[in-house]
Amino acid sequence: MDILSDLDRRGLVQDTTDRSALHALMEQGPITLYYGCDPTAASLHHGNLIGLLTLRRFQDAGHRPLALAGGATGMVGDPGGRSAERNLLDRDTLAVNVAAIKSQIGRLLGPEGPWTLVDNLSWTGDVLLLDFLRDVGKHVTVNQMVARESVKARMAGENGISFTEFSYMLLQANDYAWLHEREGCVLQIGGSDQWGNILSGVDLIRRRHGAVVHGLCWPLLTNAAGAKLGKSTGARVWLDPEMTSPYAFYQHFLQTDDVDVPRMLAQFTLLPMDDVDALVAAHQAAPDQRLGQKTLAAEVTEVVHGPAALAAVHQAAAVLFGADPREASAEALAAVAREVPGAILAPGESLAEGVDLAVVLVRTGLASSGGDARRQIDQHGISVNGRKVEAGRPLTTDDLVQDRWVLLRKGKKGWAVLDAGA
RNA sequence: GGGUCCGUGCCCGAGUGGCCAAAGGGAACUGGCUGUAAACCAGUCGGCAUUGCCUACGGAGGUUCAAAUCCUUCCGGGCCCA
Repeated sequence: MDILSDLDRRGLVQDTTDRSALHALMEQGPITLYYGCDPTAASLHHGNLIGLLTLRRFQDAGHRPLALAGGATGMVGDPGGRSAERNLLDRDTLAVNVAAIKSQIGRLLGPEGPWTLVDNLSWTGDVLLLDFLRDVGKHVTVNQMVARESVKARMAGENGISFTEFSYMLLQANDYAWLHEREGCVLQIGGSDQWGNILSGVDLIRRRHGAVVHGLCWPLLTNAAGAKLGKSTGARVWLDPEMTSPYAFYQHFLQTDDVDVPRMLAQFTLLPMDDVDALVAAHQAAPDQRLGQKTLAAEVTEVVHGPAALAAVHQAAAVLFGADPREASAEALAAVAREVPGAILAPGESLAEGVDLAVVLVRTGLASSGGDARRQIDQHGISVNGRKVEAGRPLTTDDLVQDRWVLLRKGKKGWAVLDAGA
């Protein structure tokens, strides 16, 4: 099956430029395409995953992906999808972020070679304003810029839009044009929020060079509730294991709603679609088995963090959601301690004398304040080593498992470990 | 530059001198039910502490016994005029 049809089946094609022309172009041989991420944080998040995996899909089909880290556009900020002006990052921060992003992309796409990392700061940083106005601005009318949904929304809103953010689409159009000229890039892919920006580039290239290039976008990621990505924990799910532990990463996908399972399997894994269809059928026949969620979580975790991390995650989950955690081995507990948030005893604290549970809950991050901690305990939301605790109960040496750890649980899914060892 | 309106807790949004830590909704959290699901029901949802205290309604001052609410000024933003 050709890649466009495969993407179709995965629900990853919302819009394309001339579909048959694009198809014909790819029939003639490998093409060069690009996907861009703005380095607004020190790590990519799971929203970028679709783009990177789609690059990977093209790469596996023999095409040449360019992964663009927007060192320049990151300085400006895309107005799309946000209601307020973005805070600007300084160059040093962006450089650090770009480097971090590069290594993350490497893990998903393999060693550089089949793919290439490009940073638009390298061709945008020294461009003179006057040159830019002549070479890019001249080809675009403000009328069409203002007509963009993303711009209209901001102009209608209370906060308005700065000229800087307004200019973003020109920078992105210029990126595409540059990559077309220097790298022979003929396709840009992105989420549907990027569609307008992508078309700006397509237009610019046609006007400046008379060349026909293409764009493709997928529907923006939303969950069953229609909320934008990253809602299940309220926070973003980062690809950096230091920012989101592999355990938390796995759990995020494991907790996918049933209704989202087919789509998530299709879009967030590299499994062939025939396998996905079989999985979905099996899942729907017995949803309580959670086969879809388990496969999804395992596949994504393995692709992003590797098989070793996945094994550690399984080991930790076996303790946390398995039988009596007090029976767990020291090795298994150590694995848990590496995966979930932790805390150690503070100077002066002694389990022999009893330690205030609420204080420890705050230190692990399981509770946001002392009041919150006491509230959680009062509402019977806290367990120690798998057993619900009553208010006022301190932690003591009796709570130690394997002479070293105390497993703390908030609600069903919140975990932390107190390490009283060494 | 002139005029005018606005700035409230994670978000939206009431409140226009005391009864305001501040209505309501959403999000979030816990409990129940369950499949580490959805839906639904219940509770919680600034901080610290035993009645209570502290911090908070864009910032800084002021009026008052008392201000999110009134005044001055500054900052930020919308709209209209030039």
